[in-house]
Amino acid sequence: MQRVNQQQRAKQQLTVLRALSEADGPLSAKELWSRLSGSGESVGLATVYRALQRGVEEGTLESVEGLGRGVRYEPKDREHHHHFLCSTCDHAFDLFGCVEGLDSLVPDGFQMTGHEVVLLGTCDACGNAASHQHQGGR
Amino acid sequence: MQRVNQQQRAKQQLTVLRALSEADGPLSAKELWSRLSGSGESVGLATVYRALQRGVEEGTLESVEGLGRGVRYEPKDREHHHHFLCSTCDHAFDLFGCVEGLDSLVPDGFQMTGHEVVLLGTCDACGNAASHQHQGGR
DNA sequence: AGTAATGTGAGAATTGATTATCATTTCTTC
DNA sequence: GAAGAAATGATAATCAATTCTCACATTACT
Repeated sequence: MQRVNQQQRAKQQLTVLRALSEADGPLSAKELWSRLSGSGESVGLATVYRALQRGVEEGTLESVEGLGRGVRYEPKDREHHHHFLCSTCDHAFDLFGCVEGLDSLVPDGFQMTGHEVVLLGTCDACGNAASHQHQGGR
Repeated sequence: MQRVNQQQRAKQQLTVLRALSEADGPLSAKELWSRLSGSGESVGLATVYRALQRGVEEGTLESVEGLGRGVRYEPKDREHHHHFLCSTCDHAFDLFGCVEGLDSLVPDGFQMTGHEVVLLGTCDACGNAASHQHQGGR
């Protein structure tokens, strides 16, 4: 009998968390579920939710609102960053770097504890797909 | 029963739109409804939705996503601006001005068509309320 | 192995936001 | 003032997201 108890406790949950940590941006429960299903992994949607919920409780994950509808999740250990939301495929991409001039926006008496910047537009893949479609560009 | 037909016509929708244009930030249907109800105006929630939907169709209103959950609306004629979302009262305030350095965030091949900046924190009123509560300020 | 504890998937149930329905009321036009 | 069109408000229906339930599988521990 070979031992497989590396940490086989929540096997499926680890699968979920790994997929999330490998993603190039925050994912919603359903996005995560679709990706896993699409890649042959059989994981129930409820399990995805359980993994996410638990990740947040344990402090390894963070929920991100403000990207379209619904809540997305990302590993909490990422450095400060922002997101690009593709209006075509609705995927959110991590962006590196930040902006300047935030402080001057804060009204008197308000306390700013954080900020979010979301760029909207078309991602590389969707942009290419669109141009092919319109002008048959090779 | 006595007649109370002061101005009960399509005025309800105008009442909704006026309340929205006088607000200091984008409001959700329910926020708008609460405000009106609280100020003695009797307006059904369905009517609020109808007024908002129509405003968007006619181009006078704009829906704003990305501020917490749910959709908020604001007059479309406002100049470019951003929002401050109070984590205590959950109200969104308009901010004037913008930030710099957005272009450098865009990855190669991506097309940016817009951006949103949301500051998070505590608004003036909630900040004061909290300090009073904690140390009986002033 | 034996047993308790935990994890899992499928689908039902719940929730909150939004839309549709419908009886009534109000507006507009004669 | 009457008739049809439009608006209104209460509430039912819908829809998507999320949570709950439960029978069964897997793991941990002895």
